[in-house]
Amino acid sequence: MVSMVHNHLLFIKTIDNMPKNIPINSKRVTIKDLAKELNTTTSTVSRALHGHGTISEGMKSKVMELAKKRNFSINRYAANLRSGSSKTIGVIVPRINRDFFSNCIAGIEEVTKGAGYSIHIAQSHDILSNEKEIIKSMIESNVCAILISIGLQTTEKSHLDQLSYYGIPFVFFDRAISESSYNRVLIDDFKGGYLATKHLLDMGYKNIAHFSGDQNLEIYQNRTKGYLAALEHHGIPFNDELISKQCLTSDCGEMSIERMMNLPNPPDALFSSSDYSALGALLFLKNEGVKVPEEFGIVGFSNESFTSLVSPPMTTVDQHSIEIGKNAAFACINILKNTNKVNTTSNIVIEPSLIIRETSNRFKTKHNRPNDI
Amino acid sequence: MVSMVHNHLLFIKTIDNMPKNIPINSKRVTIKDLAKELNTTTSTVSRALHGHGTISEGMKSKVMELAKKRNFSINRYAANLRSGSSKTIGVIVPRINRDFFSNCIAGIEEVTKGAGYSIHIAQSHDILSNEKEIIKSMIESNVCAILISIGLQTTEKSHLDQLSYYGIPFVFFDRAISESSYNRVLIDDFKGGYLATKHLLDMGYKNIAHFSGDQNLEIYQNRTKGYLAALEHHGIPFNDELISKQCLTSDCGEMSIERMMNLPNPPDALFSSSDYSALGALLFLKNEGVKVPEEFGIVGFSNESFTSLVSPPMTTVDQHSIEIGKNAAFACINILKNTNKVNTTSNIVIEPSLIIRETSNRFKTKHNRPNDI
DNA sequence: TTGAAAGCGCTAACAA
DNA sequence: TTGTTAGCGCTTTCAA
Repeated sequence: MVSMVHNHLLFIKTIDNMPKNIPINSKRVTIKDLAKELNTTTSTVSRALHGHGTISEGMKSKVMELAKKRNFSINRYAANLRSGSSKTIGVIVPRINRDFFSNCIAGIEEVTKGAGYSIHIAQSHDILSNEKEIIKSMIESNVCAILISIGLQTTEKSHLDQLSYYGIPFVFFDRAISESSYNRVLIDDFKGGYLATKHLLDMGYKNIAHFSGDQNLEIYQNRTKGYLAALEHHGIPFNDELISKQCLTSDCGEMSIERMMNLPNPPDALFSSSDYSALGALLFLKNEGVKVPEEFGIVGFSNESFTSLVSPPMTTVDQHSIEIGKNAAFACINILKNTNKVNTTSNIVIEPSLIIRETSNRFKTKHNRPNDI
Repeated sequence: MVSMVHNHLLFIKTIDNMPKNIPINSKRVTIKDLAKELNTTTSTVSRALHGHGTISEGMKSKVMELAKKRNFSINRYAANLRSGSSKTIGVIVPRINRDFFSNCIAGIEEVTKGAGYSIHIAQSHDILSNEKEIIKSMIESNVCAILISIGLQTTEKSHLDQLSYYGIPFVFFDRAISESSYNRVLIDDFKGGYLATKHLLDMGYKNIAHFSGDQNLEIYQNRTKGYLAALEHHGIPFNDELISKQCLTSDCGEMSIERMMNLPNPPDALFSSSDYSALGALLFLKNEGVKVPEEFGIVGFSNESFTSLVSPPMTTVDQHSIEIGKNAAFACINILKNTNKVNTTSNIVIEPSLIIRETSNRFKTKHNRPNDI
């Protein structure tokens, strides 16, 4: 009988009872076992398994063969304890189900794999206490380095200082602490915000609203700065009523745009620092019968895959997420290679691209093609 | 100078050079250090840190205080090597960026955390060799158990047999090997397929096409069986030309529906085992001017978040992903608790729910509300 | 090229 | 309640 979650959604249909998963080997084969069987020593077996040091071809193949035959599996804990290195890099993101972050991870995986490191993925769910726990656990597990995109709540950095204390290098990607003395791989968020806003102005929209995220995160600050700069370059004064600075979700997007549309002088366009809140606005406007892009232009940020699927397809800023991940991993591996040598800090900035789709293209100009799934 | 990825998408804007991340402590504090400083032994310190065994309150607080002061961090490798247990559960999914899987993981996280286990997340990208490598690495890292949703290519199970060999229990969730002798947490895919198809028939659609996935995966087989059963119950013969069995992507969905619409007797509805291929069909039909749901009904499968965002919002089958994750984790922890006791196999089946949105609702009946982001 | 020996940091049985 | 002792499985220095 298994324990079950009681829930109206659930229905336990069948519960079989039969013996299963009985350990066939209660004790794992160790290099000591292999050594004994081959009348040699553990050091020789260890050398043979790694091809390290000096080892005769004959002994090597004998060991390899027996290891296979006995289904030997190395004990990483023992190896890492002894060698002092885990060959593991920790990766921390707010959430794994955002296309942006999962693409970063894909890039990281590719590079770290090539360099012989494995990764440990963890998500903070944007909760600071989770982030702290994850870092604590990663220190305990002796990760060689950490790649991190911080959570929305991360205003203090004591847990990151811990990493420095333990000599564990870390590289921020995308969401970073605002200090260039850290290793960071960012996109040029200012430029992203500028391009997006300028594009709306070029399309003839006049009164451009803006959603952004918590301004203690540099990325949102910079997207907002880009927005303001574009307005300024066009000689348009900004209107505080048209800015919503804690608006990253679909729900918030709906509410914010509803409020703004009821202003005496409502906006005719929106640049949002988040695809999700841009989507909320789009859904609200469609529901109200406001025509997008004819009467209202929208540009989001991140190129989440749904942006190409909604109707009309949404203009957005692509962050080259895979490249961000690759660069962060490269920077990290470089640091690991150069430990004890000259320490350098890398601040890599990647250029964003505006992907023009239909929500902003009121003249139906042909632009670059939307991305498909 | 840091290494960089050369790519036309990239632009390395700034590269600072300044010393950073110099290890402050080249040597970590161990329990031995703490013991020496307190004039006691490592065993006492160990006991104090865990609250295990017998320890005086005075000694305990003295140890805790010093540990904090010296910024002590336990070495998990040493602890696990000695104790023989990692208190870690491996989680393997095809891809982390599917809402379905990330929700499963959220459910798993919740339950395992409560039980004192941490998880290691890995994605196979639906590639068998990756899956094998991940399992190998997890065996080496001595995970206590594995929760796995197998990849599309996983037709043989030698790597899973390895787990049994090493006595590592594993639980399948959603995508499983078709043998009830394994621990599995599934949804009733047959019922999901049946409900979806019956709903389309109830809505008056007559000629229902079907997309599914590789039939060596039981889940797709069963969704297809549900589809066929619903047709049969309505006395409708199935038409092989209206079934596409390797159709899980948006691209494939577009191509398949295009082919079918050119048949002498084209379909007027679609039940797809994948939201993605359903989406491809929807995009194609909209583009062709076919009215959904008036002229063509569509039901997808999985309740991916984009299904509520597309226009019109898509009817789909929800799999209660969080519940699946929770149940899989519960089953797993139960097995771990009962090691050496009676071994039971759990086959838990969760009921799917049809979420009726607009792509199938040609009479504009009020149904349950679509999910929001 | 191989072996001997030490020990990574911790836990846990046993003794005091 | 605390200390003694052994050793988890591996790597690595040094010696042969």
